[in-house]
Amino acid sequence: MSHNEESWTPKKSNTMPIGPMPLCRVEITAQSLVNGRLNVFLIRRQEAPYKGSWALPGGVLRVDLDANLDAAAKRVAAERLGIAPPNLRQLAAVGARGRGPRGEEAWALSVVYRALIPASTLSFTPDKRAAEVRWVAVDELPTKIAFEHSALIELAARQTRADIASLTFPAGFIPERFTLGALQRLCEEVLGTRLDKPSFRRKLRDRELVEPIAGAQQRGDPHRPAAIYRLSSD
Amino acid sequence: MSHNEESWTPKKSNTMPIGPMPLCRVEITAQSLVNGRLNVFLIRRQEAPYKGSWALPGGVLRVDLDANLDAAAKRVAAERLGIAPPNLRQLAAVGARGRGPRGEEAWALSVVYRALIPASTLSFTPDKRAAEVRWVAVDELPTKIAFEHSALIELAARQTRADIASLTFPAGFIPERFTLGALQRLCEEVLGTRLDKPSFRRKLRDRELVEPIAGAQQRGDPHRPAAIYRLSSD
DNA sequence: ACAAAAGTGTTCGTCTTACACCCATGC
DNA sequence: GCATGGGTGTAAGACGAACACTTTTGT
Repeated sequence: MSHNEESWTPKKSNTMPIGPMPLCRVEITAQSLVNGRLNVFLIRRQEAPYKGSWALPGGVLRVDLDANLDAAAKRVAAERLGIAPPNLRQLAAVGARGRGPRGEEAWALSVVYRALIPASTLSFTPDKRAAEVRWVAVDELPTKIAFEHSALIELAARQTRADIASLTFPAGFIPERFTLGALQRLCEEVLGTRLDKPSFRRKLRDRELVEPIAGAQQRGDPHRPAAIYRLSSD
Repeated sequence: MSHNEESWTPKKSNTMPIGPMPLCRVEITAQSLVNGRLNVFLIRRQEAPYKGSWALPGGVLRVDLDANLDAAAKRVAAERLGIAPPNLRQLAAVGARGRGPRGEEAWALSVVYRALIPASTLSFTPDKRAAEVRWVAVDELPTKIAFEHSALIELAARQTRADIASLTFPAGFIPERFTLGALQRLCEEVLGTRLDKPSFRRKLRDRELVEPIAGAQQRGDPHRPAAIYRLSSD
């Protein structure tokens, strides 16, 4: 995860040489619902700069492995999160001098992606690496955050909340089968606010976002059985 | 503008080596109003791949000159457009294998920026390099466009139109002093649609986006004099 | 007088919000 | 019976679109 040289001198040739290129990285803003709140997955940095601060997980771009940027993000997400996120969305690119792995003058360029992890997939929460890896509520970030990752996390949270508020459900984030009540609770937890039930249901109906699964019902609770829905295909 | 080697072998050292890094570039989507329509500034490629196709102007990132990504965009914009755009906004990052300057396997990563050039600054339109450089209406793009630049141009146009439709005026794009009629015409030209005068003015008033310059009037036209406004400071 | 654009008021329909109400179940 | 959440309807308000109208200049 570190390297040995920040630049290299191009060989002589008959064409114009180009200068050294920055270290290219991909950072993943993985979000999920933990304890009813929108959380983000952070790791504790073991190296300068910002040693000991919390940071987004990420990895170095591999020109031999990655066919394109999205593929690189997919690979890094799989490596660092243990699962292949069903949705990956590019958020921004940041880059500057003085961001080398050990904090020297070296240039680094990071392309930041967002991943929304379904709550049911949360298997790798704090275990043996509990001190190095943590889910953190996006509305209560720790004070020590590396680089400008704090702003990036807030950007990602705004994005996700805008998606949910507009009922644009990122692929794979919603369970296959669900009741409208469960869907509404999920949205409320992401947004951190209460929603009006009739309005919520009317929007879903008018825009034909969900469709009932014929005959399916959720029974067993001390109240009226709920119809089971799925996301519309069209 | 070309280089001599797509990768280099890291020197031996006591730390983990990293692989070769992609060629990092910045591309500029410069937009302006030309003949009452939203246009984008394109150059004709002189090299493979896509030789002869139209492409966004851009340049290679220089770790020695550029302190960060935004600075790099500023430098490249100044070099390729001849002026320093008052507003620069990052749009997206794209990158893949097979995008080297001569179309080999080489990786290239481009960070795309948008610049909105005030119409009055348009000095460098087709002159001696007429065949290599062109303003093109975003709604009538040529068929031969390099890479995915076509999608990027459309993304930039959507962004700009969303900004204008929501009356978020990018810095420097609007003249210092203007009449409400002129501002509305400018918006209509960017959007490519007609706007309702009373609604347009009400929004500006309610949101306190503009303020009249005391006493200033636009006289000399064969109609009622128009009050002169400026953008609100707060 | 006339054309042309500045400038203002009002109506209409749509979309969102808030709230009231009934329904069906397990305990 | 009663608490609980499922499910639906309706009225009030916010917002923008469409249009009618008056005002003031140069020619």
